[in-house]
Amino acid sequence: MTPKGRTGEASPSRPPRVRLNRDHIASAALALIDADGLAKFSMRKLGAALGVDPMAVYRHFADQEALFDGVAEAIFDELDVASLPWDGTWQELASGYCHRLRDALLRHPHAVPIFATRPVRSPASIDTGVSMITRLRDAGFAPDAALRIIRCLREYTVGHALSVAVLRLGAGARSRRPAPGAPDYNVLAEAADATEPDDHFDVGLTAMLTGFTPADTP
Amino acid sequence: MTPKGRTGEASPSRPPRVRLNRDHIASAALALIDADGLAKFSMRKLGAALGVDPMAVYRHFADQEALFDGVAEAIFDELDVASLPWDGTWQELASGYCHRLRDALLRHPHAVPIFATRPVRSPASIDTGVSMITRLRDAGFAPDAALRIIRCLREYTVGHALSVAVLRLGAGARSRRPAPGAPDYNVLAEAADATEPDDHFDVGLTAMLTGFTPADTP
DNA sequence: ACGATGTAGTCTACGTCGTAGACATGCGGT
DNA sequence: ACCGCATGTCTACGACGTAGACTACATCGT
Repeated sequence: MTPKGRTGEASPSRPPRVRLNRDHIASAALALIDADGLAKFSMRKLGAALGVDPMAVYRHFADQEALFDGVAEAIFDELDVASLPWDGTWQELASGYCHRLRDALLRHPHAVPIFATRPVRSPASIDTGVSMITRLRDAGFAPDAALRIIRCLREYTVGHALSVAVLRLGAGARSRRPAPGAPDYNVLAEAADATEPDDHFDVGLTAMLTGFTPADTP
Repeated sequence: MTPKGRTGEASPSRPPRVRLNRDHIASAALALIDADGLAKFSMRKLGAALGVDPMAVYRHFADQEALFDGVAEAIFDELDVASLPWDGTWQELASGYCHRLRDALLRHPHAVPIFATRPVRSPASIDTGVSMITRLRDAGFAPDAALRIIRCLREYTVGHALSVAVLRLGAGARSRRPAPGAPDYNVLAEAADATEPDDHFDVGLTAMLTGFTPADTP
């Protein structure tokens, strides 16, 4: 056996090998999670996908949790906040933001639990928060009222996306909905048959948005 | 070394040893998660806490995921749905339900991700759904509109509880909020200092509840 | 009374995981 | 030419979920 201190072991004189960096690693992790599911993700597989030793990732992220923080930020960066209707009414802006967030999350259903279980504190996320509060203040809301509204909307949107993602991924696994005519075919089952599991998002969103107006305007 | 086929190995003729059952195991798992956090939970520690071989649990739950389903049901069973104001207005009922759910979840902050990442299909949960839809139908909502409303409320409540639980558990870990006067002490930081991270729940809930009324009444 | 049968708990073992710590390598600044 | 540091590699360790074979016991039809 030759002394194996070489660069790689697949081919001699491995070509340039792009340097790793946080963004690159995070999006590779996200791609892997999208493809195989969160449960099958591992640092070792991530290393393999990057063509790199698994431990290399630890030069850029302290541990798996920190990597997942990066994955959440990568999802947030898909929002393209800049193109939101910043000049419309505050309701249009808020609605657009929530829809963007929901769409980004549902593009990565396996990763929604990652996003939902940590606060995202990237510059992009903070800047967005600042801009939204500023916009709401111009609409007449005090900053703390604005922050509360933003939190409500985010929590609803994330909760919705999480619920839908879980249902879509686990569909058939444990669902086993009763058939019409069965003894347990009750109003709930009947209503569920008449309703897509994700078509109520706008119902809740517009309810919240119209509900805010009277209660919190000065 | 003696042939080790004995019952246990701690004491000879071990006393009766209460039989395991699903509810008992699930609440032991929940207690362990409450005490040590979700990340430190393991089937081996659960076995130790029960005074039993780790593999014994597998006689009652197919795998860890199924056990977590049981943990989620155990949390739901804390709601005491029966004592909700079933005779009040539908808004009072819905508000009471959401508050009960939030309180139960925040009593087990480490377990909220478990609850939030699976549909709960226990009889208690289904019965509650049926009763709520029935009550909303009596209030004039069609069954599918009622189901949509219930889903919105649940998603908001679970999203809120998840967000609050995550913040409370990770407080100090990565928060590092800017101090007044610092260059990044912006409107967001200022508003955050003036707002508890969980005092907006009723704002969103009443906004949603008042917002539903006009849009979905026939 | 007694073997058959099923159920609950035990034990061992396997493959995988996250990651600590020591090491190798190559680039940038002087 | 040299050094120092950042980056990637390698090995190894303890913990994990759980498959599969086993044991002990309760129940029951005869």
